[in-house]
Amino acid sequence: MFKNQGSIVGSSLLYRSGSKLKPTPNGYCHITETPDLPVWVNSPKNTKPKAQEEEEDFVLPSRLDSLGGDWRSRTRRRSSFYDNSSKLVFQHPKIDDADMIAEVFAKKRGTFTSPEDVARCLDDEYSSMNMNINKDLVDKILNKTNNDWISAFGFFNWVDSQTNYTHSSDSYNIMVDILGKAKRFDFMWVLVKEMVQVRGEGSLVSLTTMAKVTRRLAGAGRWVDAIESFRMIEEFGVKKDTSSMNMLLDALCKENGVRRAWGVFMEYRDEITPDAASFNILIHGWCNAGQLEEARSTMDEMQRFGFNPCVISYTSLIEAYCKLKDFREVDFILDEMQTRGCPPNVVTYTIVMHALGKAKETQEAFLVYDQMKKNNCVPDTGFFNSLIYILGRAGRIQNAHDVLVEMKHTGISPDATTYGTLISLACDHSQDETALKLLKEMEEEESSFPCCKPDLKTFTPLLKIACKKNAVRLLNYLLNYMFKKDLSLDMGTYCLLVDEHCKNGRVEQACVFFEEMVLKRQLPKNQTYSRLILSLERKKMKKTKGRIQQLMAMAHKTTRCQISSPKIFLSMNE
DNA sequence: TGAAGTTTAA
Repeated sequence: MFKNQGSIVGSSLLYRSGSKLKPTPNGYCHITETPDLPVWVNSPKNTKPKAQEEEEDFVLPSRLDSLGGDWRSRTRRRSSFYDNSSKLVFQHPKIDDADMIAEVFAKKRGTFTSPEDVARCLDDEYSSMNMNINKDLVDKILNKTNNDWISAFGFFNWVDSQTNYTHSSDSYNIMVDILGKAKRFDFMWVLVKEMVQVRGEGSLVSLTTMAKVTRRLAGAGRWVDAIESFRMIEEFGVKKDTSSMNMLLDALCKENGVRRAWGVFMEYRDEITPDAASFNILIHGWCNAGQLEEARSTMDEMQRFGFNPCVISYTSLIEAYCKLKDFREVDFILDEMQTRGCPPNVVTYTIVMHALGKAKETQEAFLVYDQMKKNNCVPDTGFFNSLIYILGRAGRIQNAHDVLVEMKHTGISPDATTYGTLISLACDHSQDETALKLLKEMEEEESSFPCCKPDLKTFTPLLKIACKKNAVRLLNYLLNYMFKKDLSLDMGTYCLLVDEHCKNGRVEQACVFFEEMVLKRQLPKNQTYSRLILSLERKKMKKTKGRIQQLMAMAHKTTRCQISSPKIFLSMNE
């Protein structure tokens, strides 16, 4: 089926050469572990009673070690990087240093218990690595490990301990965000404080830093702490003005805290002058929460303050009515916009067309396109992405592909979403080869359209189809490819892998991904956990079930929210 | 993710 999978990125070396991994069309894939080289071994089908006995002896390996194996084998072949006959995917020699670090991580993956552990390990390996540490390398490694805070923070601290190197504010910001995402607010604050005091120079903390801090706090439901960070923002060297207030309002609104945002706004409105953006943020917040009356009264308030509601304000309102499928009201507002002299723009049209398409009013949706053309509004990438999506939903696959061709013709660059939409469409129709061809095309387009770099979402439908069809080689290929592309698996992707494997009765693989997820300090979704436990019970795999329960308990312990308030943190250190 | 839109997982 996947005959040409090896040529997708021009390299069959993404497979572990000489690997014992084989596709298991319908048998169980059994996994055992040897000290250095974990291998996947097929267990024969139709030997269920015996297989169940073996299952009880099942040892959970750290699966990405097999990727590590791949890396090692590639590194051993480094001389062939410069060999014309080689089709290796590395085009930039710069990548090599990052490879070495990645190799160290791959070798040890899952055994790091703390950032100190990581630093110690890097110390041991450093003399043999002989590499040049620079900002690009640091940022690359941080992005590669952005879902694995222990590796990221260990590496970050280790680099900092090297002589003659000081982290840039960009690297600090990336690290702050990684810790915030992992809800390690204790370490996050340590880092922010360090940024304020770093080597006696001016504070490295910028509005960008505080935006990440605030957004992560609000995202963890710590709205009070997010607000408190703003109250104290000047202690970090950031001005308390309209733009920092807007940053806070936006963070609160986007993380289900509109009411709190409104409270902040009311509290500060005499001290900090709001601008049109402040009002639009709040209007959008109300609209998203479905509080349309509040949205309307905020628009009135905006007017009283001397700002006319603009395209953005109206578009937020339109989006809310689209969600309610109240297209009469949408039309009414569209007319109102024309009469008030702020005609809808491409974003407005995209929202309306998309909503109609989703509501299966396909013909109406295409009429929006006509109306837009009539009003001399020029379509952009986002608009076409939406058009591709609704064409796909209407079953007009060829038309959807035609749009991509049309985009390239008219000079509107496709991006990762364009391809992602088409890939997921192909996967929905079991057109695996088309999906893989599109992935290959993305790779080729990346030089001319940098926005075509595949992201995690690009891979989601592909991973899903690989799991569904039990195409183990394809799955491994995709995971290797993602690893190479610096995409680190996040909670959602791990849960997808666990869920799909459970659904298809391959509990062992599900366990492998589950364990790796926990080792990378990601808290599995409850739904995923329950499904896995249920599957294990059905297969009477008592011992493994016990291990999974232990892992879940561990996950809860290690991902607990830590000190999130700046006030508490600062006072603890005085 | 920094004022609005577009792909994905049940």
